[in-house]
Amino acid sequence: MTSLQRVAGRPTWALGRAHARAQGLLGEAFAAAGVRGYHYRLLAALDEHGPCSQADLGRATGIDRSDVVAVLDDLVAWRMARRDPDPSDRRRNVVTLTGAGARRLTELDRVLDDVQEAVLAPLTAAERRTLLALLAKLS
Amino acid sequence: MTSLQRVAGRPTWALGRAHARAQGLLGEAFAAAGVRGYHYRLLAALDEHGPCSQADLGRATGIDRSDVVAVLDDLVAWRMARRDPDPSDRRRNVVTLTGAGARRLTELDRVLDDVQEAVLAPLTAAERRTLLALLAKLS
DNA sequence: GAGTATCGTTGGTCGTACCAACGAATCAAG
DNA sequence: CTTGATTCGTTGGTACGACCAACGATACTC
Repeated sequence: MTSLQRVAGRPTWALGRAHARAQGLLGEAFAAAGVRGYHYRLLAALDEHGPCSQADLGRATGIDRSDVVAVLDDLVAWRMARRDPDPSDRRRNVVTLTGAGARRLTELDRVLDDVQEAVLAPLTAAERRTLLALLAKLS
Repeated sequence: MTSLQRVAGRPTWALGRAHARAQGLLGEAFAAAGVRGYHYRLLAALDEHGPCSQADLGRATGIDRSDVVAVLDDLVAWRMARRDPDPSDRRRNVVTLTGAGARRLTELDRVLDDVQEAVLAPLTAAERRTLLALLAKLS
């Protein structure tokens, strides 16, 4: 929060505040589920793209491949994903979603849905559509 | 960026993308001017509130007082602010904006204005008002 | 076969944002 | 007037998302 005139009404600030609130709720919800955003994104990519290399995961999620390593370490330790050497290209690992990972992903999908609802709660359905449309134009 | 269905259309994601774009432009612009957001916020607080303690600065800007220390170190090193012991309360420092600080602030105000315009460029004036109103409702 | 590109990995950096704890100083209650 | 609580500046640490450089190993291309 800030009480600065110069800052308070600025679009960048309003955007930042709204984002901070959304991110705060999302972070709390994920933390309560024992994961971070990166874990969810990787699980989602594994589900949507099927088994693939770590580099592929990075490209699919927008996560730097150096960051994929540690996050995947977690998922593997939690038995939510497997990391096997690719027999057809020894540079690569084939990353596979496990049953436990798929189940966890389903739970996290609901967590994410609930957060969307909580974030948008102050808006009517029409306002939500308008906001989404305007935000889309910005990027 | 991401190509994940689960993530791409979500309001939290759209908000994050728009914020990332705005923050990216702002960060670049500030970096080109040799400062970070924290520096601007502190300068603005000094201008709007007048000389005050570091704890006051923290409260006015929403910056943790432990973070104020280092940022203020920069401003002092750059001769944009002074940090003097408060004679009436020896726990405190009185932080004062210098002429150089005020001039820099004016420059940074323009930088910030330009960034607002760049961020909102894809929207009409009416859309900008609508967006601001909706964002305000969210927080 | 030589040079280029990709892969996983290590080990950094950055910015924003918190939090805990400390000694010093001040304030409030008795 | 003294004791206990609070505030102040400061240090040092954590977290998260994000990026970058470089490495050895492997694969691809000419």
